[in-house]
Formats: sequence, structure tokens, C-alpha cells
Amino acid sequence: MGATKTEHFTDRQNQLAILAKALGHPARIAILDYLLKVDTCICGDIVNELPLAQPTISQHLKELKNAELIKGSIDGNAICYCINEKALEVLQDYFANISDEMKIKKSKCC
Amino acid sequence: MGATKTEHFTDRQNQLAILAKALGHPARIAILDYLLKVDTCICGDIVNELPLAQPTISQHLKELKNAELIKGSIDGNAICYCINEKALEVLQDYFANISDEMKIKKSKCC
DNA sequence: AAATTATATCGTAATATTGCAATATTAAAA
DNA sequence: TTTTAATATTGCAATATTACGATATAATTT
Repeated sequence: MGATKTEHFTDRQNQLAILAKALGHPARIAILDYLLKVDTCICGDIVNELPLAQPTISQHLKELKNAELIKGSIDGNAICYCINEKALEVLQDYFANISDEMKIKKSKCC
Repeated sequence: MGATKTEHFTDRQNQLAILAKALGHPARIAILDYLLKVDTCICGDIVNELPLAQPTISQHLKELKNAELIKGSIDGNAICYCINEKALEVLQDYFANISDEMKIKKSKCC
């Protein structure tokens, strides 16, 4: 054992889990923070911003890219990474919906 | 190596990562789905709802509880689990803010 | 009290993640 | 064309996660 049993869950559940998992590391939150802070999204500087070695950051970027939370386009020998609005919309909708449902329910437990 | 270097990140970044990580598994998304669906939050039935063994589910519930995404209160020999509104608000705010910032920026890249 | 029900914990195997040094790749600059 | 700069990949050690059988705990019912 040890591998997630994705086949037992819905596509939506797996999709949300992939997105959440990609954000489940402080370095990757920090990368998003940085991408939001700079208006230009020229991004080699992420390596200078974060207290991690270059290969580690490259790996975190790859994971964000795999989850499609960010996009990267080649710009000379640098790479321009930026946030993928669509993925963040999915997450925003998910949590907004939950909040709405919670308000309707006014759960009387716990 | 292998352990996350939490000490290098801000409390906020670590907090968001903990919440996101807790949601980074389809079974845990499914548990939230279920908790939202039922109005009563009597919850032994999660074991019947999900295609995982009871100890596995217990473990997933524990992780959601550690991240404070859910709360559990004892009710006889059963346990009533329910969603912790506050944690979900943190996430909702986070993604809503990102969306707002994205709209302001109208990023011209990628 | 014994049996049942609901949940948690332990132990452990399989797998995944984190982090980095070393090295490769690729494009620009000298 | 060598050098430099930016990024990716490889390989590997340390650690964490996932899943579950076996077992423990604790309240409920019989």
C-alpha cells in the first residue's frame, strides 16, 4: 500500500485534492505570494526570494505547474512564470460554495 | 533531508499550507463533501460512505482535525464530526483575495 | 457481565515528498 | 566559440503519507 486510491473518488474530488495538495507546502504558498506581489512576472528571482536551493525551488515550481496553478513561458534563457487564474477560480468557487452552504445550514452541532 | 523547512516561512504561509495539505487528498475532500451533505452531523456513516477501511478513515479524520478543518464531539459511543467554519473562512478569504488582486492586475503575461 | 457497536491506535509495508549536490541543458553575452 | 546565466534533471538520503490488519478502548445493549 501507500499510494492514494484515486480511482475510488470522483474527478472533481481528485481535481480539488490535486490543487490543494500543490498548495500544501509553505514554499509553494510563498511562490504564489511572490507571483502576486510582482506585477512583472519575470521570475528567476524566486530563487533569491526563497531560502531554498535552486533545484528545490525548480521542483516546487514543477509541482505548481503540474497542478496547473501556474504557467511558464520561455523568455530568452529565463522563464516567465505566472499564476493561472482558472485554477484559482476553481478553488475560490469551491470555498465560496462551502461558505454559502454553511450559512444556510447554521449547523447546530459541535 | 525530507522534512519541510517550516522555520523559513511566515506563520501565515505555514498555516495556509497546513490547511491546504489537509485537503490534499480526495478522501478528505470526500469527507468534507459528506459533512456538508448531511444536515445532522452524526458521522459514523462516513465509514460506509467511503471506499476505505475504517482505520484509514479514522486517520484521515485525525488529519482534518489536526488542521482544525473539522471538530469532533463525543456523543455516546459515537462521535459527531463537523466542519469548522473558521478554518474554511481563512481559506475562502485567501482565495478571494487572490482573485481580487488578479483582477486589479490584469496580468499581461503568459 | 457478556456481546455489540463505534472509534482509535499500533505496527508495518508500499509509496511519495522534501531537499540538495552534482550535473546537464539551453540561450545570451563576451 | 568560450563563458556566463537561468533553469532543469539526476541521484540519493531523510522523512512523511497512505492503507490496512490486528488489536485496544469505551459506551450501549442484551
